[in-house]
Amino acid sequence: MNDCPRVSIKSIGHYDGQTVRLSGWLYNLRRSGKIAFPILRDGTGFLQCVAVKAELPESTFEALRELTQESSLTVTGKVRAESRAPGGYELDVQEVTIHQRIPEEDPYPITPKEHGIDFLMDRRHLWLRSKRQFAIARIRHEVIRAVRDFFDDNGFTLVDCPIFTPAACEGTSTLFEVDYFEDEKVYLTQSGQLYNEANAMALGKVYCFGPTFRAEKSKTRRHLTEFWMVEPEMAYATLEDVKELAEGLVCSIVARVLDRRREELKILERDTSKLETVKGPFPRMSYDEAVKILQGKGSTIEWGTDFGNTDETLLTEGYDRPVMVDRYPTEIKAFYFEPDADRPELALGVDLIAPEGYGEIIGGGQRIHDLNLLLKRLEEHKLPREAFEWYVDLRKFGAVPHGGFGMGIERTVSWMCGLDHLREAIAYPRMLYRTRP
RNA sequence: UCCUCGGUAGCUCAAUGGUAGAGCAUUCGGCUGUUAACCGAAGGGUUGUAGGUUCGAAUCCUACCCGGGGAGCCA
Repeated sequence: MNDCPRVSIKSIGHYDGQTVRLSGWLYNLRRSGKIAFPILRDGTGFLQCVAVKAELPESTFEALRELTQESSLTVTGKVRAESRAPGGYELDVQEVTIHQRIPEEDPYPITPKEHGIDFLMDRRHLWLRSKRQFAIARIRHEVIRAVRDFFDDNGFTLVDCPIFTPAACEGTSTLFEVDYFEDEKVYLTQSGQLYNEANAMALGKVYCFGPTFRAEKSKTRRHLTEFWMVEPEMAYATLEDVKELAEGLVCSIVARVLDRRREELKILERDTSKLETVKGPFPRMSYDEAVKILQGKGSTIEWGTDFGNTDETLLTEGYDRPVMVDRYPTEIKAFYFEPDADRPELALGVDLIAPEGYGEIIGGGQRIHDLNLLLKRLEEHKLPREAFEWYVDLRKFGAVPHGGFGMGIERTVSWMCGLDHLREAIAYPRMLYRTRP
């Protein structure tokens, strides 16, 4: 029987009627005196097995019947189509090899019952085995694949940017200082954008994808201290090109997740009708218009300030897809934004705000390409010219209009999955008061 | 950093200032189609820590520790 095929739960449907081997962990066990229903998980799915006492050696049946949650085992048995099973198939057990049996004295702590968030977060390394976390991990993987495919298929070259950086992209207040390098203060990156601009001048269309660190004392369900961001940057591009790219990317991600991760969305009980409508063109509005709309809806926002979280939710209200807001006051944006030619007090930046209260998932725009303007901005923002010398070079040697954006992976995954907290969108979230495991 | 809520059995939670309890988990017994399986029984507690008020504190007061949510900031 050892020569029967070793299969994964995901592909079990191809082996109907055949005897196969399945290796995994005991997810749950229901049993009576003469029949037992062990549910196995193997990282590709969940499958209920059926062990009938009368059809098995006494020792095999008893070993299985007395098995504990999350013990590791290999089961040999016959695949059978079963209309009562959630996945359509079951496995009739013939042989069992137990690799490790978890003793009753020190059982697996995460039972199929309810647990509090503190308890689960302390056991994040085990919590990942749960069905819900399994589904989220697979959707995150699909989102990332969709992102890479989108850029790869549209002529972008991946050029990853450094994580140790000598200067801030947007001010030093939220940077993590690294005390190691001699002669120089070095920080953990909060964006690869500045390097991306250099890369775009070399390769035209580029993107980087990696971790980002923000030393913000944020303590909300929308913030992580360490998160992943994908950042495209294009040479010879305007604000309109950036908006079109952002829209195309988001549509492509949503379509891909709907196409390939139906099972996982179902596990999460995600209302997919709210994703089906996410198609271009997205509603577009200027910051001016957005402020008027918000004031009309009772927000206390005033022109010249940034949106709060409730403002973002209000803005997308009544829309079944993300909303793009552009042309923000220069005052509240980073130093590198190109000003609007007609109204220099506005920056050619754009934010993409996801519906259902998920807020800003993309922020970007057109960058300054004029040398003198950039020098002026560096001065206004009191940024050290020396650290930005190489960045200034880009405006000295063949400067062109260019732009791009950053998209937060965890916020996007949260939106796709319908999560109510960012911490579930990454395997090991790093937050203000949580750095373990 | 500020505001706010919370900490009781392994877990999730109850308990008017007056004998600390339930469900689940665990152990034992029963059950051949269970879907968070079910039924019966048993064991399981320094009520986050330190102090105070009181005849008496899980409960009221003070300080501290730990965590949840939110604000600002941002993806």
